[in-house]
Amino acid sequence: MGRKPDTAVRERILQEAEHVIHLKGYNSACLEEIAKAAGMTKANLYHHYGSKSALGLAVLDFKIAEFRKRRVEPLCTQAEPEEAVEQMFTEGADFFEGIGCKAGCLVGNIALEMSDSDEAFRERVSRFFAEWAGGIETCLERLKKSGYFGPGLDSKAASEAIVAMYEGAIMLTRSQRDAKIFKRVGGMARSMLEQHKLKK
Amino acid sequence: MGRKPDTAVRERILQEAEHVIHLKGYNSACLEEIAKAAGMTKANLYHHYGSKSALGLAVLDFKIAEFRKRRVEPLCTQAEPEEAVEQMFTEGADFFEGIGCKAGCLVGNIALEMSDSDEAFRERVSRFFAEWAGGIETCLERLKKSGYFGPGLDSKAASEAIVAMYEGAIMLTRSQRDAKIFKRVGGMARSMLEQHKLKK
DNA sequence: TATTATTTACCGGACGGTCAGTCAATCAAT
DNA sequence: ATTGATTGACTGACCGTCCGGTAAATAATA
Repeated sequence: MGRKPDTAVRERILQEAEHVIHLKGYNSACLEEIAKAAGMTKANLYHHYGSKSALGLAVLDFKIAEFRKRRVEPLCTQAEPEEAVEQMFTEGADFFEGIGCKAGCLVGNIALEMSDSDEAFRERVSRFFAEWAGGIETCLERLKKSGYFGPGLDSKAASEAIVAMYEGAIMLTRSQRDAKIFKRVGGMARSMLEQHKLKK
Repeated sequence: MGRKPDTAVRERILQEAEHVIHLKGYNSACLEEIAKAAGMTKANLYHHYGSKSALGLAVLDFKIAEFRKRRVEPLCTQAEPEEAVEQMFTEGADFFEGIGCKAGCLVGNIALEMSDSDEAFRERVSRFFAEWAGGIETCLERLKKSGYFGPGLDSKAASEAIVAMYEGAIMLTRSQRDAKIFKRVGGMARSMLEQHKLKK
């Protein structure tokens, strides 16, 4: 009995919310604008998501799930990780160049903006990075056991360093408006792994 | 005749502003709180700094000058850069651990918060990172010419990567509330340099 | 089939709080 | 006397949140 919830509308809201929050940050993103972008009023948006933070957390959950499928899971089947890592940076560089080195990484932005003030946001961001680094780590560990990498490679530290380089490079690229920085850091990430490659 | 401008008061304002902005971010930092922390009213704060952005930019300028003296210039006299780099991370890790892995890097926070929306802020942040990476780069370049490092080392890319690792590690450390991450990334930065060290 | 109940979608408007910025007035130093 | 220091009161804008009410879709009932 009753009317069926309209999931299509919620998806549209989520997409527009992601877009606005990505561009303006969470605190500066106002519900009025998100609602307008989704073709509705603020009051209606409130009907679908009970609060601003509920919407923000939903966006984060969506991003985590999406990132897991598109970036983390494919890592487990990758043969040459240095190639994969540099490709990750190359793709990132092209993307940032395409949008004028702006906006950056939505999760990274929220990490610095919300981690200290809101525990629920921090927990999501933490999971995001943990999954990302964890995916790289299991990939490196697997290739260590298969003899591709030497035993000197600290998989955990290396995976964290790669994620840190990625996010840090975004920061530099954005503030200096130069995507070449991103590429150079990507090259260093690659050579950091090549260092531990065993000769045949 | 006339009264002398009180520079001591301006310094106190600057320090308190830095503290509040560091903890809350620029946008969420309110002038009322900064004024109260400096022991005065908001209206008086306006007498000394004509606007919020003027105060924010003054804080950034102060941080840049301070950082140049305490971090960048000493690099030029450092003998063993891998030690210096790892020490940089170790000191950072201890600092973040001491304050509960919160707040992070003021300039990095502002970089993500303001780079897209305010050109004056972006320009300051850009200079800060450029000076930091530049200081590391000239140090590496000098040691390359002296035969300490091999010719395979890309000084520019390496210095940018170190800064990126530092800022990215802060992001991970904050969101996961674990200073050990910071130390591990620091170790990777060190080994990244050691890779290019020439044997005696 | 027609009616009714129930649930969701959507809207205009208002409330309450926050905050940057202003101004006239007073106090203090030179 | 002139200039800077400091204040309280005030304004205007913005924004999250909430409320009253309407329209539409769906399922049960008669």
